[in-house]
Amino acid sequence: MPVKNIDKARGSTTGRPIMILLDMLGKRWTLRIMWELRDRPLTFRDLQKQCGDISPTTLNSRLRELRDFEIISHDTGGYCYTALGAELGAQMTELDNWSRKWASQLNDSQA
Amino acid sequence: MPVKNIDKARGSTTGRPIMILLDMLGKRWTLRIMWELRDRPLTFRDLQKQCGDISPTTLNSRLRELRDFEIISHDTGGYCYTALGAELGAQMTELDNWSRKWASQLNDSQA
DNA sequence: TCTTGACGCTACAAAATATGTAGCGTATCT
DNA sequence: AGATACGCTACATATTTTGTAGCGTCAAGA
Repeated sequence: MPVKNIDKARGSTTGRPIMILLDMLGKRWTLRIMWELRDRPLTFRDLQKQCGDISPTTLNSRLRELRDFEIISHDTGGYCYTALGAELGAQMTELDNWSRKWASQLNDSQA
Repeated sequence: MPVKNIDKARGSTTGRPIMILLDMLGKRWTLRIMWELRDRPLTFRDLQKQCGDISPTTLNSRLRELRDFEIISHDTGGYCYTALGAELGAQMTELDNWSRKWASQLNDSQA
């Protein structure tokens, strides 16, 4: 029996892990949720507030997917990274660093 | 004059670079396009083939956004990373590494 | 015990986004 | 001239996301 739905994620016919990951992260709000969880657990309602405009329907669907894939877990403190999820979460920090550099360069090129 | 549309990206009212980045990467196909360009330039039609199911409408819209933000450029060889874009592209490799570890752990947990 | 508040979520119609097919105009080879 | 590849656009259909309302559970306080 194959790993949950890992073989039939949207747009991913190959079953290659990177494709499944890109597919999941490429859904609206997934990256944002990962970002918001970067340094503390958050409840469902906390996440709704932090993300501003996310609908509960979509939030629930993203959280379910992240849980199914064991990237986050849910306990009494709220939603938080699993051990492996934390390593992916660390990439969020890299993206943040890159984005600052990017923003300053874009400003330069249009000064 | 502010940087192009950097202040009014979808879901991003703050103008914080990370929000704009997450917003852009969170649109379907953006990450996939970055991935496909990781080690060589590709033409519009190459990208269509590599991505399998992407519609030309969507592809064009993503390429335009990536170009506007100076992450990719387009010359006679096709679409490819800018210098800064290449640094973001390098993150794709990190995601790939993570995804392999992830896949093997998911398999273990369901063996 | 009653009420108040937070919790995680579901329902569902409306709006926004992406798809799939067809094909246009340009350029470059033969 | 004809064939081919290029980057794209049009547009109707399909899929995804939103926004609002509200349900059922639980725990603390009056």
